[in-house]
Amino acid sequence: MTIGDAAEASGLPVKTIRYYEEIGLIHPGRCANGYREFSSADIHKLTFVARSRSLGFTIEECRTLLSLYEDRSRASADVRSLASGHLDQIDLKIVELQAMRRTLVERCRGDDRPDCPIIDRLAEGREEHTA
Amino acid sequence: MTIGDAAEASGLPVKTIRYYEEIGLIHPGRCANGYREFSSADIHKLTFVARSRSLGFTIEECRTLLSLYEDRSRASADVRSLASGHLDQIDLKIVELQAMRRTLVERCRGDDRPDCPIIDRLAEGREEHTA
DNA sequence: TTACAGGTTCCAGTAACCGGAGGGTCAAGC
DNA sequence: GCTTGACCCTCCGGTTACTGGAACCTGTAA
Repeated sequence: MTIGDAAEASGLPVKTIRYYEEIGLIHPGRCANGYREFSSADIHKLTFVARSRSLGFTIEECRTLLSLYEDRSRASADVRSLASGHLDQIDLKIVELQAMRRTLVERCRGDDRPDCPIIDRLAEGREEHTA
Repeated sequence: MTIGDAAEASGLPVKTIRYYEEIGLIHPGRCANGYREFSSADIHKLTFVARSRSLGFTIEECRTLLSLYEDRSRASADVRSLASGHLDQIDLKIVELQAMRRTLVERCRGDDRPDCPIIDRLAEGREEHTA
């Protein structure tokens, strides 16, 4: 896969992917012509990072998240406690998003109109957005 | 309230609050001595922005989210569709966090050890992190 | 072989802060 | 009344995580 394909697959801009290689987040191979060559593992990593970044994790956090993602042996207890900490962070973010959602919805509910699309949408699945 | 109090109340660094004033996100008053004066409404806005930023919304998104938060009249349909779009974005983020959570947990489950703390924690509330 | 999409590096700019210099303010203690 | 120390102010430069552009190479298609 070329970098363009990787960009489409991961949802990240080409520029960003090159930047991620530069800072050592990913290590795509190279073809004879100098083009970067992305494996499906690289794509998975990029997708994972894209998601993490859009959810407010820093690059350094992404780096450790990736190490968890990659590390299949998990020899040390450190790694596991790290993962646990990250899960706490993820759970907190979920709670905060739900709180934001409520805040916005309550603001919407503030007036008397019966035709608020947000309230309508809420009626479909009230706070039960658990996938 | 001074900026220090506002920082403590909102969880944002003092520097960041000054920056938010500079770019016009908030408009605290000024005391005779030149110190910024924060109302409880300002604190609420700051807390809201702090949360939004930590969840990956850009400053510009925060600006529109704040406008929703502030706008009690909501005269136009535009504002409501904007809110609806943001709710979609929030819901998507929740789904993505849940997917990340699963990814990490599955990686953890990859080996044969029975004593993984992440699995233990999951046992408490499997995927039911809906607040 | 010319056109053009897409790849490469390198360099400069932007967004969203963050730290520090240099200086004013205010309540507490001597 | 003066000092000390915590807190406030502005201004300026640096950092993180990209983003756009210039200048150039590569591969297919007409």
